[in-house]
Amino acid sequence: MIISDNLKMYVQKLRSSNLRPTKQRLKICQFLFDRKKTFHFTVETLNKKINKNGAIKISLATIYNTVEAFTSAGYLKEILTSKNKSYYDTNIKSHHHFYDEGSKELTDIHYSQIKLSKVPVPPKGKKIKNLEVVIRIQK
Amino acid sequence: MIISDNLKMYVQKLRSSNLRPTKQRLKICQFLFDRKKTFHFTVETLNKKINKNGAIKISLATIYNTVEAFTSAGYLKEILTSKNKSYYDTNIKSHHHFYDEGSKELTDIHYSQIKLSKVPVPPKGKKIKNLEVVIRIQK
DNA sequence: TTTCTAGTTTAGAATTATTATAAACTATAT
DNA sequence: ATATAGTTTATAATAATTCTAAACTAGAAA
Repeated sequence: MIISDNLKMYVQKLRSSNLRPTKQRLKICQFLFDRKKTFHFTVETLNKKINKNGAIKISLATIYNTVEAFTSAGYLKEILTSKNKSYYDTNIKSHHHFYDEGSKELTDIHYSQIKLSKVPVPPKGKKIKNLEVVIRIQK
Repeated sequence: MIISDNLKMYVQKLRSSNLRPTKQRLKICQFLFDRKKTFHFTVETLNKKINKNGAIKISLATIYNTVEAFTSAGYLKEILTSKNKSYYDTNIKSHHHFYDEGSKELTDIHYSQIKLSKVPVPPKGKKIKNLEVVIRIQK
């Protein structure tokens, strides 16, 4: 799954966001971004996978801090759901989701797969930041 | 705010969903549906308002149970958010939302205000149940 | 009308997700 | 090398929700 050693790139990326390139953050970067495909996760699943067989153990608090920092920095995107748990996406490009009500799984929909021909004017003084479509599916 | 005594209607509505018309459920029905305009709420706010000055006190557990039952029965709709708290909407018609990142408030967008000219085919064996658009806005 | 029973409500305990705390540690500027 | 601000950590605290089991009640049946 891991593509190559992009460590130097992550060091720069973190520095550019005023985040010190600690070994914990770098390990999480590698886990999240050294991949061909983007994916969805929760803090719970990230924590389990990161700490499964790693040399260094990263505390849960750090996982929370890092996910929050990466989201603020724009490396991750929080997903809209109707659950009481945060879901994150390593795909930060504008895109949409299928939400399967049976399996409760989210699948990406490429932004080119959906086209809008009419969009409302935002309230006065506000700008549209982005637009997401969630399509609920079931059997 | 309360339009009229729709009690009989609610009794029928509840019976048709195999929910006994208890005084707690009827009181919650009146609070939620005896209105001209639909609105958004959380269990926390519903609990506060329901128990502010009522004759009967409804326990928090019952508020949870009832909101869950009403959602399953299709009287309420859960809103998509990126928070760790459930938001509900008394507007169950297909519609969309503005999500203000500053104030963290949701506003309804009428269905007719958004038109899609391209929608993806759902995965094999699945049907589209509904489609929601969330437009994130900011200053 | 009374009785019975399954469905409902309730207070409080338990669980789950997240955030706060404060002490120990570390990256990096000087 | 040293100082220090930023970071990590274990643990406690908080918040939202679900569970539990006893008490209560709507409505069917006698």
